[in-house]
Amino acid sequence: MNAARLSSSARFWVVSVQQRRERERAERHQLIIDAARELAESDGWDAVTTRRLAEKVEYSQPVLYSHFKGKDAIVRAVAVEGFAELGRRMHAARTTPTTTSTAPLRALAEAYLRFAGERPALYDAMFVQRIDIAFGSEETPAELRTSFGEIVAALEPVAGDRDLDALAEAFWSALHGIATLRHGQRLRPELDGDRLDLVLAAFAPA
Amino acid sequence: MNAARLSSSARFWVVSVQQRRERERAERHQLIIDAARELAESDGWDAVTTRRLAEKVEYSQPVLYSHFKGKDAIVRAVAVEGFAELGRRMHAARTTPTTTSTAPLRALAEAYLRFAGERPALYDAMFVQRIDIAFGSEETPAELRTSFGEIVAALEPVAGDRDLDALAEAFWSALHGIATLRHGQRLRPELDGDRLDLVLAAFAPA
DNA sequence: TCCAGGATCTAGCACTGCTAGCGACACGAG
DNA sequence: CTCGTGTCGCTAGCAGTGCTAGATCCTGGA
Repeated sequence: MNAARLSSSARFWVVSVQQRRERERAERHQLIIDAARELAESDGWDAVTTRRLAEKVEYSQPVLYSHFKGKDAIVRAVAVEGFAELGRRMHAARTTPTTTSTAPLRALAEAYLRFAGERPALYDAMFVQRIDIAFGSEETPAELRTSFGEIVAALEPVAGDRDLDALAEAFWSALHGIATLRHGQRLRPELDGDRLDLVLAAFAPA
Repeated sequence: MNAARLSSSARFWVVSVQQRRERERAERHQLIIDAARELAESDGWDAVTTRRLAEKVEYSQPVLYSHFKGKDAIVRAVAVEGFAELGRRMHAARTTPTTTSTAPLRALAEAYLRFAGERPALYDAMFVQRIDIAFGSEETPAELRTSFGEIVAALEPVAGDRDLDALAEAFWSALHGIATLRHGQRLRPELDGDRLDLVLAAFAPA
C-alpha cells in the first residue's frame, strides 16, 4: 500500500517535472523566435547568424538545432507569426465602422502598407525570402489563409461581377509590389498618396 | 633619324599592344558577367559563389576582384544588362502596330511578365536582391530610366487626367507584385489570365 | 550512493567573400 | 642578346557562415 502510494505520488511528480520541462522548452522556443525577429528588425536578416542568435538567447548554437531543423525553419517561424499579426491588423482596419463602402478597402490597404513599412524585416521574411511555405495547398498555415481571407472580404462589396479570387490576387499583387519597390527605394515617396489613390480608384471604381 | 623612326614605330606598337590588352580585358569583363548570369539562371544565385564563378571563367578568384569591387558589383552588372533587355522587350511589344488603343498596354504587360517568368534569376537580380542602385537620382543607369519610360509611354494614351508618374508607378507595382508572388508560388497559375485582365481593366478602363 | 539517460557544450567540418604577398612572364633599355 | 622592371595572375590564408559529432555534466531513480 505504502509502496503503491509512493509510486503513484512519484509518478505524479514525474509528470509535473515533465510538464515544467515542456513549458520551459516552449518558452525557449518562443525566445528564439523573438530574438531572431528582433535581431532582424534592428540589424537586418544578414546579421541573423546562428552564432549571434545563440549568444542573444544565451545558449550555444546546437540548442537552436534542438528546436528547429535549421536556420530556414527559424525564419519560417518568424514569418508565420508575421502572418498572424498582418491578419489582425487588416481585420481591425477593415471592420472599423465607417460611412462609405470603399473606405474599408482603403483602410485595409493602408494597414497593409503601414505594416510593410513599419516592419520591413518581418515583411521580408514573410514575402520576399525563399521560405518554402505552401500557399495554395492544404498545409498552408491558417494564419496565412486568414490574411488572404481579409483581402477577399474587403474586396467582396466592390467586386461586382468580377471573379473574386482573381481580383483579390490582383489587388494583393499591387499592394505587394508597392511594398517591396518602396522598401527598395524604387518609388518616389512624394507619390505615395497619389499612387495608392490610383490603385484604389482602379480596383474599386465609384 | 633611324632612331627617331624606330622610336616612333615602337611607340605605335606599344599603343597597339595596349589596345589589344584593353580589348582582352573588356572581353574577360563581359565573360564574367555572362558566366554569372548563366550560373544564376541554371542553378540559382545561391550557387553563384566566387569560387565557382572563377572556375567557370577559368581564372582564379582574385581576377574577379581586378574587374569588380566585389560580388555585389558583379550582380549589379548582370542586373544592368537585364534592364536593357527588359526595356527592349517592352519597347518592341508596345510599338508593334495594333488596332485598339489599350492593346499596347496589354502587350507591354504581357512582355514584362513573360520576361520575369522566363528569366527569374535575372529578374531577381534586377528587382529583388539588394543591389544598391539609385532609382530616383541622377546616377540612375540609363537602361533603367528607359525601361520605366516605356511603362510611362504605354500608359500615356489611357491616363486621362490622372498623374502619369504616379499611374506608372502604380501599374508597375502591380506587374512587379504579380511577377514576384508568382515566382514564389504564392498565386494560382490558373488565374493568370483573369488576374492580368482585371489589372488591365482596372488601370485602362474602356 | 551510484548509475542511466538526457540535455548541453566544445570543437570542428566544409563552405563563403575577400586579400596579402609571392612568382612568373612580357616589355623596354643597354 | 641579356638584363632589370613592372604588371599580372596565382597560391594560400583570414574571418565568418550553417551545421554536427562527440565529450561532458547534471539530474532523476534504484
